[in-house]
Amino acid sequence: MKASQLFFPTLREVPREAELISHQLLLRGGFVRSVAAGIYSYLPLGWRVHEKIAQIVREEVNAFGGQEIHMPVLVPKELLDETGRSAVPVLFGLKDRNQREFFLGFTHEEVVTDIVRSTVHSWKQMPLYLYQIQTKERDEPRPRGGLIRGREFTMFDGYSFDYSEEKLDAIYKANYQAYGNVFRRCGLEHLAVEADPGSIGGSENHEFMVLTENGEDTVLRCDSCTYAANAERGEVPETSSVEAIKPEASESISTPGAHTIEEVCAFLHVEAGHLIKSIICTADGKPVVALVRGDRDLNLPKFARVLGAKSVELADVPTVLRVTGAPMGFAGPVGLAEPSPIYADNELKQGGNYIVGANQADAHLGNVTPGHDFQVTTWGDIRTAVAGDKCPRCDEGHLTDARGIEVGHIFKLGTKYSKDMQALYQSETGEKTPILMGCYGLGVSRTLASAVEAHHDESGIMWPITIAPYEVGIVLTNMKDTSIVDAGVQLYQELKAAGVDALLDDRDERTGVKFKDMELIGIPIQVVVGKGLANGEVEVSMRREKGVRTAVATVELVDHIVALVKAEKSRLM
RNA sequence: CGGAGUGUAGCGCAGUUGGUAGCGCGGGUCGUUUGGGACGAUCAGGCCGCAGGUUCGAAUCCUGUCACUCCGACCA
Repeated sequence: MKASQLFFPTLREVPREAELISHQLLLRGGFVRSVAAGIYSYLPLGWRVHEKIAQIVREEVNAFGGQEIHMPVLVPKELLDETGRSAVPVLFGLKDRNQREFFLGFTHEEVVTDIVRSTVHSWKQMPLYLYQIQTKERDEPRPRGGLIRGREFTMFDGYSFDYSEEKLDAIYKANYQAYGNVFRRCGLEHLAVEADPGSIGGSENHEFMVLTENGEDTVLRCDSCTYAANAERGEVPETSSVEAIKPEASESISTPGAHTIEEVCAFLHVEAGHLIKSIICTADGKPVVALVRGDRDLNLPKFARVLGAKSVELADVPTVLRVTGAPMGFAGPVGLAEPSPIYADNELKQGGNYIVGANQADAHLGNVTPGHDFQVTTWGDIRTAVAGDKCPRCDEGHLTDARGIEVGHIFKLGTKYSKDMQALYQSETGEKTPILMGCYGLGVSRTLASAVEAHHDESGIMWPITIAPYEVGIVLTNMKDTSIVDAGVQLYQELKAAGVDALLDDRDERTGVKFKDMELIGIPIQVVVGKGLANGEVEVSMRREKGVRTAVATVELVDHIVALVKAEKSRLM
């Protein structure tokens, strides 16, 4: 491609709307343009990267038997009614001219299961793995970070169909491997972690996280064994040695105006760990009280599992006022105005003589010990795990944390969808049995943005060569010097003929502009055709080794570049 | 949905006590330049997000509304 013909409107300044570095650089480099919140158009460079990532996913999934299909964006409501998912809040809905209801596809379990139930009738037709790479639509409560969380985005979604747990396990593992290969080939440091399955359900699931400095998720890893989990899912093991504390008589403490943990700590000059945080929640509509140590966070999904509740949320203000009989900020387990079940985090079994809210304005209670001053309805693991916690899987390890971006999520669904939708097959013994399913999602657009988050410097993007829009950029330093132009065009054509993805910057711009643009758009290998030509040489440099330039004889350039491209790619195998 | 912020030229921004809008970059044309976002000349470009209101007069004050961003809730 010649840069003079390429549509890549680069920006010198950072658009006001972009906060995240990937968002800034993708806009500045002319990869994408925003249309509305969380909705983007891809320009030529962005789409090339997108398609390179998509192609890598295809290759890896095809390798273990995946078959590509393409399902519609419009999904009739009745299909989602079969599994009850027509009530999912992130759905975009619409009606056709006859008032028939449709939703915009947000994931396609129902659609693919509908295909399979009408076509797969025998165990002999399985295993089957179908996938698509398609635009997904979700009315996210808060789109953010450019391509990181959009309302419209591209997802690879794969679905497996099997007749035995062993087969399901095998394809799940194959997919797990394939995803690892995809991210490795995309040059992304990644980690598969145990995660919350959300409402999609199923028995086993893993998230694939790309590790970046400012990812939106926290992942925890054991420093001793292979345990890794999303912090929101991380288990906290119960400490075996329970330290005996002699409960002292509780006492009222005046804490005027101290609503928050920080304010109470500052006022009383104590550490947050001496406090118990009392959080009023609503579980399936009924008020419950959750207790965690003052320096911990309540984890709502974990709390919901302990409760066995469908939905748990923080109670609204009127409920808090009613349950505690006090203004916000003074809730405690002792003396509730409206007695409610009290769920305490296991950690509170240790220690005692805590400070809690007094359920009265401007007052706390000191020396409060669970079991002594109030009764706990149920103990459980309800706090969010943090770095430093003991590993739940091995004895010696402790957890360390890192930030990551969720780029893939795979689930063993089991028969959840096949039962609801009557997707049955006949087994070897002739029995009608629900198909065992798995589903496998990979965010293509999010992977693209994550790659920028992971690979950039102050000058711009540093694409891994496997997903770069072009592998090599040729800069012609003077468009009026016909020897430079002729030599550059010839090298460009030879490189193309040798199968190298090359971009020739033949624009009538100053050389500085061309260098800046090449760096901004992140072309991995740069060839400068200029002064050295008099000696029969051009200069070659790598984007990731800024400032290092090597003189290469023009006659050797094609071989040199072909070898470089090959070497760069092999780094990512 | 709660909290905070921002909407002025294609982009980034300024605009004083209310007096009808400017700077830089970018764009067109001409010339000089050509190895790190050139220089000079010249031209074009605005419903000051939108709708009301106050006022002789509103980018500026008030009310409402929409959009975008960030924090949180939420996130298949």
